[in-house]
Amino acid sequence: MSETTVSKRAPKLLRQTSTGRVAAMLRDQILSGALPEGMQLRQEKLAAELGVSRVPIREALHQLEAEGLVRLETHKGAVVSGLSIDDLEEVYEIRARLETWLLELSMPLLTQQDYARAEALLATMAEDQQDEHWSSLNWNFHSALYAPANRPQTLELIRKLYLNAYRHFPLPIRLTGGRDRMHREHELLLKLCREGDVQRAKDHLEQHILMGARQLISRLKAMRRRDADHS
Amino acid sequence: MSETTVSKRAPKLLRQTSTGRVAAMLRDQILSGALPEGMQLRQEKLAAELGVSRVPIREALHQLEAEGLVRLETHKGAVVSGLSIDDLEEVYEIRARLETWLLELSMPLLTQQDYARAEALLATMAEDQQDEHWSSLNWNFHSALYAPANRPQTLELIRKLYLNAYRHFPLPIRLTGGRDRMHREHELLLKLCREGDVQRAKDHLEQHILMGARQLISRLKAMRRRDADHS
DNA sequence: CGCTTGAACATTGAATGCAATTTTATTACG
DNA sequence: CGTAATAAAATTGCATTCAATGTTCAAGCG
Repeated sequence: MSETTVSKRAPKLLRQTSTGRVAAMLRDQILSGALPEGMQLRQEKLAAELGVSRVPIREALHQLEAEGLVRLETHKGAVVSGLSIDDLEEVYEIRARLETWLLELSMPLLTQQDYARAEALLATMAEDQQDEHWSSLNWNFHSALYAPANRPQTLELIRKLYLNAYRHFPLPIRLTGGRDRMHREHELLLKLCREGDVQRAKDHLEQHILMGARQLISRLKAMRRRDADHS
Repeated sequence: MSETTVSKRAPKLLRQTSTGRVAAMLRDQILSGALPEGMQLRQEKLAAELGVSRVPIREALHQLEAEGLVRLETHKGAVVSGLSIDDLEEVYEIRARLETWLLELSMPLLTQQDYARAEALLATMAEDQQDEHWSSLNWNFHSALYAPANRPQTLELIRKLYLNAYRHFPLPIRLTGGRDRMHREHELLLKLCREGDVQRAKDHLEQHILMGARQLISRLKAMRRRDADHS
């Protein structure tokens, strides 16, 4: 046997490629806001930081471009993409359409376990003061209510819209002032689901999404104005 | 007038990269059905055919993977992805939700020019016996009705869903028997829009999409069964 | 002083080469 | 004859290298 055993550390499920790792890494950084919109992504710099050559970097960037997270301009490089205010509003409108639809489908199918899970998530969100995981907990709560609808593609589509829109709101304004309101709205939504009032539940969810978006966007506008003035 | 093409994107007269050419080429081939679902895409073969090295091929494949047109498995290669029957049905359901929404938004804003354009498209579809361009004409007709809603992201999303679903229906069954029915439904839709009956127009559009899907899918099922038996 | 020019530099785009992995072919054995 | 073991071939993943393009900046000219 060829004795090439160079102390290969437990390979396990290390079936991941460099390109995949790089893509996942960059995706996380962008969606978390660590790489702000407009930031230039230099291939060589990334390659050095991540310890790979430029080839997997480029492959990952092409993936992210198709996902809409970066813009690639020929011979100029990659830039973290941004969404205009109009784009953001439209994303929330799409969410409102699709989420109310999923809720309508899933409401008759919700079990006590689903409700228990949703309530547990609400409790966790209320307790956690760090705001760190609020975004993902919030998504988990919403998706828990839609899961019985059994529309995996729709759910995945909404998830991407949610994450991609959310990153544009810097942490300071994501929850400011809205935390209690959000909690009350979530509880009301759950109550309406339990009561089986489909129409009111849908209307409430639509308002929850659209009004939340409007609030966030108005704060974002104010912040951008302030930034523009300051500079 | 606004009788130009629907492409609102920037004129892509910029330097085109090999990767971009390859991606566009493969995308066309896949969406047109020339590369059938399940087909293996060999990097070296594609590179030879297109006269480039494997690098741009790989970058293009990563783009197409993010677009959902191919599946990439580590060290095994790329295959043209397929949609299950359930997936197809779900795609049409999403279309029904979003298209009825856009129609509701745009109906009050439709002008005589919009109607004229839609009717011209219908006429072209009726005349053209080749079925060659029917798919894109059909899309142009639908999108013409939604354009005034001014929801570019939604429109683009629907377009992708439409094209990506349509390719799974082989040419022989795309129109069989349904051509006249489609034409009548399109004319009725236009009539309802002109009359300003939002609710009936939305309901009709929803039925148009969902029933069309059901018809196509049942034919597809039959065909797959027959194929399975034959082999 | 402002503007153009162009050359050095920086960055991206693509080809080549090689290692890692999978697939196919071949052989050994029951 | 069928099946497991194994070598050979094919294929992918990635690093390196070279080519093409964009950017910067200083010198030359009005």
